[in-house]
Amino acid sequence: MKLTFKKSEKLTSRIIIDLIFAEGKTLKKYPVLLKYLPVEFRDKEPLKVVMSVPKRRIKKAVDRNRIKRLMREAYRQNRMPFKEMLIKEEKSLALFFIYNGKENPDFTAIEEKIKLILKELGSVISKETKEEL
RNA sequence: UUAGUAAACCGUCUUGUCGCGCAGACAUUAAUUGUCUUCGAGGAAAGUCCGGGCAACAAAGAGCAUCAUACUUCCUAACUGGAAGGAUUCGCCUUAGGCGAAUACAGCUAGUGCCGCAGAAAAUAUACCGCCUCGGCCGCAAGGUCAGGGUAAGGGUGAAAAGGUGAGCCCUCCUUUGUGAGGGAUAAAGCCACUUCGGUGGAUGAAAGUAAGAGCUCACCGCGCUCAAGGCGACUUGGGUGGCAGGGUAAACCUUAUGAGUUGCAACAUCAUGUAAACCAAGGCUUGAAGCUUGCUCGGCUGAACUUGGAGGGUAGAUGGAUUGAACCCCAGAGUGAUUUGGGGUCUAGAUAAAUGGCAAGAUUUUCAGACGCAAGUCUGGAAAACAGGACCCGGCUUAUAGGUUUAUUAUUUUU
RNA sequence: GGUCCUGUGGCCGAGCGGUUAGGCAGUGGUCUGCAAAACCAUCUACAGCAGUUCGAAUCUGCUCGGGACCU
Repeated sequence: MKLTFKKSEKLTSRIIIDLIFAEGKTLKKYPVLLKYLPVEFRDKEPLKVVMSVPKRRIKKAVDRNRIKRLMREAYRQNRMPFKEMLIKEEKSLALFFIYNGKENPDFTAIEEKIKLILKELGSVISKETKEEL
């Protein structure tokens, strides 16, 4: 499987984003915060994602754009194991990453946190499926 | 050569690999997907401070209100923009000119308001103290007190005290040439007379003062008005006149002139979805309910497809708008210049929860440490590379910005 | 993206161009056996930079914060 990152893997529906904020669950690994929610997508994509940096925390547009790009890159390189697991368990998820720090980070730090979060989320999901069974 | 100032321009680069966005070609699929190729952030993309394009409002028309602008001419699609010029102020050089900088630069002589504190007085100079004088009273006198009149010489203040400067008795004598002596002239008040009650005349008198000074008079400058010459014009130069009335403040109200219809691409159009211009109740039919039209009025428009209440449902996403344009580059011409005319060439981001990134290697510049070297410098290792990210599009303005290049100019050093 | 509003001590909040009110809080005192309350005193401000004006929190321009509305 290739490490491409097409538009179909991005979450663009405003309705689902509102749903995540209303009903989603939260995982924190400072400075990254993840909100997620199990959702059925029309195009059968198992995983859709949003990257967000609040204007309140990071003032400059250049820095916001850069942090989003770094987060996207880290997610692109490290999501595959998690995605394969989801396909195996026949689930679909909507993810919403929020950068909650005030500093301008470098790539390795972001990558580490994203890896950690994906791993933890994976264990949580597999636990839930076992309980359902 | 070095440093300063001003203006203009540039504003890290290369390769590999994994990825991203628009478009095109080819292949492929039920939908789709894959491969390749071209292109892919800025000088400010920012602030949203001006202006315009564009769009909607069944009119956008008039008046008022509101807002904006304000030396002149020109440029421009337009402008709180730019160019050239004028005036004022400041600085420098040196001299009656030159150079440079700054200027929200219409009108307080249309009206109204304000000018705290201090000060006698802050805009009609209403005389507070002082000075002079006349009268009454007290007192032996010196003087005191009360009331009236004159006088702008003096008065701490204040940002500012009424445009600025100068002049404002005469003769004789002395010589210590003055705040001297003598003589003459002169104001107001008071006194007497007359009176049309506004004043007029007369006598007395000689204090202060005729140094300085002044709000009084005169002259000049300045201001105003006006004429002539030059200039498209702002204005400049020169002459005449006689009003001296006119302190500051309009980024105080305001006046004058000019301009602005309002709202903004989340405008707006099309498609899709939706029984939804549907259902129930009340009001309301051309002698006109009600609504729309920019803040108001007039005017205009719609004309039962309307208004109010009830009950209830759906959409909330795709396309256009959207990138070929007052576009950019080169050459030639016009113009002092902003700019413009002609010719040739180029196509140069179009995303939509929003594309430029990650990793690796190298180069360039700066800087730090160490080594070598007399020095210029060389080598090794580390760090840093500004301000900052399109969101309908353009023209400006403003603000942020490491470093570099060019030109002009000023000073300095060296050589000739 | 667009259209607007706003900024005064630690907090709230007045302010007509002329010395920045007032309340709460803080600090020190009086009072009390000790506190509280009360009373007295005191500390700390006009977001920043320019301009207009004799004089600016106030008027004007620019910059920097904070907030609201429009889908």
